[in-house]
Amino acid sequence: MTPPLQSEPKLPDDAGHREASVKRSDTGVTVTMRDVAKASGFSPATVSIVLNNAPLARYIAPATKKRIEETARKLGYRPNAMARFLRSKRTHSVGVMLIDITDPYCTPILRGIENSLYQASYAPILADAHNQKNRFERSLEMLLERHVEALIVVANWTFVDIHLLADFNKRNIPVATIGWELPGDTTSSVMVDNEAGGRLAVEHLHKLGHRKIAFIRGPKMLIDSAPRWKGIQKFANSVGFEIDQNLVAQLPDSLDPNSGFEGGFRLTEELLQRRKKFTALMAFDDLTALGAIRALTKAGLKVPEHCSVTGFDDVALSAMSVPSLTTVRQPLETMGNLAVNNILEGINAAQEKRDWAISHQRTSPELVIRESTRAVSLSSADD
Amino acid sequence: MTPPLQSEPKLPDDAGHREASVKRSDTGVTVTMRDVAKASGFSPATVSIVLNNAPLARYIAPATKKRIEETARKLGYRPNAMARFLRSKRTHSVGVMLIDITDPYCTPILRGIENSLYQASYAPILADAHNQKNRFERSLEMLLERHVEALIVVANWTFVDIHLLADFNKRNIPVATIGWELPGDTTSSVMVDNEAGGRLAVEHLHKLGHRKIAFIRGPKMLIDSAPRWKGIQKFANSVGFEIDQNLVAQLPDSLDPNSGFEGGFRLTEELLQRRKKFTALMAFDDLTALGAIRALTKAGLKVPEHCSVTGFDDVALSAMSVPSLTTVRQPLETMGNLAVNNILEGINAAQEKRDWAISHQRTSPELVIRESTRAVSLSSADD
DNA sequence: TCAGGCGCTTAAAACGATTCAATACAGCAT
DNA sequence: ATGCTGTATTGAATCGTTTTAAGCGCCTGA
Repeated sequence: MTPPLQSEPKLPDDAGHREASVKRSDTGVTVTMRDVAKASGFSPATVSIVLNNAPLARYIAPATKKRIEETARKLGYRPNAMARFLRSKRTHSVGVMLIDITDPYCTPILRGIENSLYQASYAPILADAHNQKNRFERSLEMLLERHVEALIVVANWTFVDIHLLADFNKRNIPVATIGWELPGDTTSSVMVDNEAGGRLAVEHLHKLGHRKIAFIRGPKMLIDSAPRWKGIQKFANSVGFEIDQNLVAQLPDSLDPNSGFEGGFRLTEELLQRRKKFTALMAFDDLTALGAIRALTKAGLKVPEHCSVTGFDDVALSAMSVPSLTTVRQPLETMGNLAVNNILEGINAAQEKRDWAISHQRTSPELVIRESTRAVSLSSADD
Repeated sequence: MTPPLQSEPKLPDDAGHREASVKRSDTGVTVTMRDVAKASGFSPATVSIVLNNAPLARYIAPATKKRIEETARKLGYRPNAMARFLRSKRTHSVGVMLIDITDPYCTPILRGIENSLYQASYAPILADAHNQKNRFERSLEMLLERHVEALIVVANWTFVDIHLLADFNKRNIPVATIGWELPGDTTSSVMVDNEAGGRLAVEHLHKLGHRKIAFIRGPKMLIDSAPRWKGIQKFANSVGFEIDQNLVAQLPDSLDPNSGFEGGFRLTEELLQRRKKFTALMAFDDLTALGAIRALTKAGLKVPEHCSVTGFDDVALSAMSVPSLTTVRQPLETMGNLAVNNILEGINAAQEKRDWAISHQRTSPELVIRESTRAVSLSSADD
């Protein structure tokens, strides 16, 4: 089948490099390991051992190694990943499942994931569930068929029931979730410490002298909502600050990750209509905060002069809005890295038949103070 | 090797479904096609033919089909993609190369790509070059080894020299670029019609009565910059509007996709210092526009009351900023779809040994009018 | 002289599918 | 009987690697 190659080709010395690049893959088709073997005069086995630097490579004569490597380079040999994977059972790929890529929160996480995977020479196979359960399932199916060595799920609500991931567990494929977690001990997770974050934001406002603070809580279905609120309450209790229930609103459940903007806008208008004065507003997340700012502006209130506003997440736009947004930063990229480290650990453990413990990591949020908050003004503090 | 399975298992009737899910993959390991063959009492060949609905399936007895399909389901059989690919030479995967995922412009494109690929049952293998040439190369290498059937490159500047993609051409792997194009006819591309877009924006401002318009041109290295400017000039000529060179600034080249914000801010401050009055500012893209708005606001000028501002791209944040941004929308998601259609076409053509022509598509931009522009006010128009 | 060891290399068997050519059989015309 | 056609199924080769166990010289110490 393969066209006959010179059995003992003269290896060109350094001066020949130029034409080497010309002669590359002269057949026009794929050059296989067999070709390299034939061309170099050794067997496929030897070629494999040399090119992979397998344990046995210790015994291979340096001259042989050199010969093979040069031949491979000259022919432009590239290993066929499929064949390799079929034999070695290792695909060196990881499934990355985004519940909704439209969520601006995903992008930095994705970068973190990609970067760490790249360092470790794993390829990410991307899937976007569009918030649809059947897409989620079909994509998981696809990832299983491709024998990904691990799975990372980026989500922020309780979308998946456990049984969908059961197949992964059954096959001992490590799974890690970001921004969301599964009960039980089958799946590692990485989340920001929402409670600490909630506290951070309200503490900041409190320190600035705000006592009439409005809150827009997150939708019930988002796993982040409850702990953030809890952080707020705990802080309030600890300093004897009383939350006025008339100043509390809650975002409705929604599938659209960008609905927070609209929701923040609407709820803020509603809060304003209640005619209960507030000097600060703590929004569930950045988009909500931007919606709130828009409503306040529309009502003729200036941010931060008349009302301070805080967000949560620190998505890209927060720094660019006018005014720029004081917010609680989630270390999103880092969270991506952590998740990858986690599943890499899992893969290695499985490889070495070690046991390995599921972990639930909490990353520390960080308060980023920008222009949307300032000390309460005397005029608004009274009354 | 494989544990003996019942050679002729009683296929459960419908009532037995519950336990079927319990018995699934009882061995705990992967169930192969051989297993299905043994369990159903047919040969692997038949199983393959049935499960893939291969041409030969016409001849298979309906009873046999049913039998095999049920057995497969019951055992939880999932084809091993690697094995399949090795034999059939088709990986059903496509490389998606982002020059920098951090660019907000990427996200909608990525969604478009993922979505179209999903519909066509292709899996995207993601790579992010981080704007680094060596990463770009290494990632291409990886994609080649994985035998992707096509490649999509999302970039907006002239990053890659052609020879990096030569290997793909050599192997007849279709390549399409988005937001950027290669000279010659080796690579398809999808771009927005920048010239039309530039015209759209300036025409809008002109119609609103603006005659003192400042421009922030894009960085030289971005392929978009020149045609947008050309569109502006052409429009200006056509209506006899003269561009004041004192009101023209240009963003410096930069690798950071988010540098437009900073750049827009700085250049606007600079423009303001020139003490040449302008009633509108047309920014190269949305981020630049947001930077400009920030600078204007800082200088005590209100947008749009004192100065209208337009952007370009319509990234997610444009609708949420205060004021929301009038901009020229690129149909980003559609562009992703188009690129996929294109390479799919290429794949099919190659499959059927047809010839197939490279295409360079231009999508139509769309003017999105929001709050950041308004008719020139009388007070500012004179003087 | 021989067993054993060392240093280097390879034959051959997987891996799990696809696919071609071959077979087996029934029915039917010659 | 023979050949033919069409239906239903399968054996065996193949894809390009990895990996195990073995092979082959040659040397060395007994």
